[in-house]
Amino acid sequence: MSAAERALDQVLRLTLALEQDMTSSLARVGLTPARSHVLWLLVAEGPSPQVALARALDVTPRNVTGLVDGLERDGFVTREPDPSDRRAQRVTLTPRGREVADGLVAGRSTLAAQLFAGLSAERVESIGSDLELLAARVEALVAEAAG
Amino acid sequence: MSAAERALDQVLRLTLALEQDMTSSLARVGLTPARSHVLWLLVAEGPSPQVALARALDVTPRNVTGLVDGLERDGFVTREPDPSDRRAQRVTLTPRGREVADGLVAGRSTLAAQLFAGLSAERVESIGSDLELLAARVEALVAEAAG
DNA sequence: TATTGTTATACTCTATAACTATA
DNA sequence: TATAGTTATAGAGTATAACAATA
Repeated sequence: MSAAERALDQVLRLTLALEQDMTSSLARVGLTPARSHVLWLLVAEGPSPQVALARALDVTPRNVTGLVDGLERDGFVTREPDPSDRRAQRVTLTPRGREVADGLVAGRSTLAAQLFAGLSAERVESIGSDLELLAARVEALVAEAAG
Repeated sequence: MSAAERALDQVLRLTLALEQDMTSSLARVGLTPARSHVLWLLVAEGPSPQVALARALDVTPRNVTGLVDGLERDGFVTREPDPSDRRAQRVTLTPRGREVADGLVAGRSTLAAQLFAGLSAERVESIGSDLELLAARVEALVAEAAG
């Protein structure tokens, strides 16, 4: 097995472990990855019509209906009428939803600190650059395959 | 945002792009990620009882029934009686299943080459070591959360 | 008794298609 | 006519629980 293949194996190992870590962390606060993405967007963008969420998530509007149904049932968001368009529903964080969403933001910081603890600033920068290169290359492959 | 947070963002960007790349590559040969894991195991281990697949995939036996149903319907595997245990079904690659599975192995090599093209052997080794460190740290977090 | 795999049931994420209400 | 969101339907992945056949 080549060095490149060994390195790719470590990338895949990292992605698998990260997915497990995030999924279990989210489950502890009653969220799934897909629903957490919605909360993440609502923190960044404020109350949003579902069609905007669908575009940002690159998912069908029907899918957003389901995600918001679940978040609403569990008390994280409400659907408010849009004052400027009576067709639209503005998805809005409840106080509890905002609390949990703020926790997601804090959790990301904590994870970053744990992941890079004890490494020099230069080393962290260097690793970040390498990861950026790899990410850009994979994104190019995805774009090529799609286009 | 700290350097560690920027680096974590690149990790997440990489994982997202990789997932998209692999999912679309697999779809082109009629596979999903979960089903491809089964083929991957069958190439490595040879014909296997479903319970062995369930353990290796860390998934319930019921789930394997569904995955093998799909693979069987699409002609990638067959269920053969186990000569040594009449309760068990030995999941076995068909010739076409083996062909596709060999393609998965080759595809991994190709992806590794594309990802690290133009980088010196030392650089690839260094990136691999960094990734190994990060993967080990995330795995430790997962184990801690589970235990 | 324990193990292998299945049927029954359910939940989440995802998609397409047809439809309503509004723009 | 076009857009926002829904109902209807479907498929994939996952789970638990109850059960049959076999060890």
